[in-house]
Amino acid sequence: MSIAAAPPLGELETAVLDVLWSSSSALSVRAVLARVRRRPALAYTTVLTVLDRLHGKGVVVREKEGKAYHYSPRVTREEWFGERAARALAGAAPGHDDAVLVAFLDSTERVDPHLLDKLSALIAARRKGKPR
Amino acid sequence: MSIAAAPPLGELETAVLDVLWSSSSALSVRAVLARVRRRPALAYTTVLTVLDRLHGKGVVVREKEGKAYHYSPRVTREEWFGERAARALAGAAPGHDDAVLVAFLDSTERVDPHLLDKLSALIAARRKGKPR
DNA sequence: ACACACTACTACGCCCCGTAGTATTTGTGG
DNA sequence: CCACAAATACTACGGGGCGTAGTAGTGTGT
Repeated sequence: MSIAAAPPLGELETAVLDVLWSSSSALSVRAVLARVRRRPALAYTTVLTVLDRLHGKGVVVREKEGKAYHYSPRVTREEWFGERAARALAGAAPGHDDAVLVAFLDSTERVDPHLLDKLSALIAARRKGKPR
Repeated sequence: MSIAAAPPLGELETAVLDVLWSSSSALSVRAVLARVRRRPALAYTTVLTVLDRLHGKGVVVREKEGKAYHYSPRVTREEWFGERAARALAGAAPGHDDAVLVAFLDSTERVDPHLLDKLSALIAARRKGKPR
C-alpha cells in the first residue's frame, strides 16, 4: 500500500511538492511561500490553495503546529517516482509479452546507460536479501 | 529519437489509440468508429476530431487512401509505455541515488513479482548481445 | 455535373489548475 | 477574557485540454 493512485499534478503543485521534499521537516504555508521562488512572488493564499488541493488529493499530510498547519509529503520523492514508473510499466498491457520491457530497457539505456547496471545489481541484491 | 515528448492523453484519446494499436493495418475514421464501442455510440465527427488531435500531437500518422485518410500509430504500444516508464524513472532526480530505483523495484514487485525476473534476464541478455 | 462521403473549421460545456480576493476562525498577548 | 493579528476556509475567474458534435467546404466516381 502506500500510494493510492498518484493523480497527475500541475506545474505549481509539483514545484510546491518539491519544496516539501527538499525540506527535512514539515513546513508552514509561509515557509513554503518563502521557498518557492517565483517572479512575481505568489500570494500567500495561492500557496495555501495549492497545499490545500494537494492535501485534498492525499498527496500531503498536515498537522496543526501552534496556530498554523505544517505540511509534509505523504510519500517520499523516491516512492512517488518509483511508483509512477512501475505503474507505467505494469499498466502497459495486462497480457503483455516482453516487448514492453524491451522497449523500456531501450529507452532507459538511451537516457542513462548506467541505470541498467544499477537495476540488475539491485535486483540481484534483492534476491539475496529476501530469498523468500 | 522515436518519441518527442509523449503528451498526456485523455480517456477517449487513449481508447482510440488502443483501437489503432489493436489493428494490423491503418484504419479510416469510420473503421475506428466501428471499433470503439461506446454507449451511446459516438458521432463520426467526434472520432474524427480525436484522430485529428492525436495527429496534431504527433501521436498518429495518416495517409490518404483513396478519398479518406487512414490513421496508424506513430509508435508501437510497447514503445509508448516503455518510453513513459523510462521517463518516469529517469526524470525522478537528475542526481539521484539508488533510492528511486529501489522504490521502483518495490512497486514493481508488488504489482507483479515476475517482472523483476524478466527484467534481470533481459538485461543480462542485452549485455551478451551488445557487450560494448 | 451532381450526389455523397469525407475532411476542415468551429463550438460549447466541463473540469483542472494557476492565481488570488474576501470572509471566518483561532491562538495569544495584555 | 477580549481584541487583534495571523492563519485558514470559502469563493471566484480565466485559460487550456478534452469529450462531444454540428456545419461548412471539398473532392471523386459515375
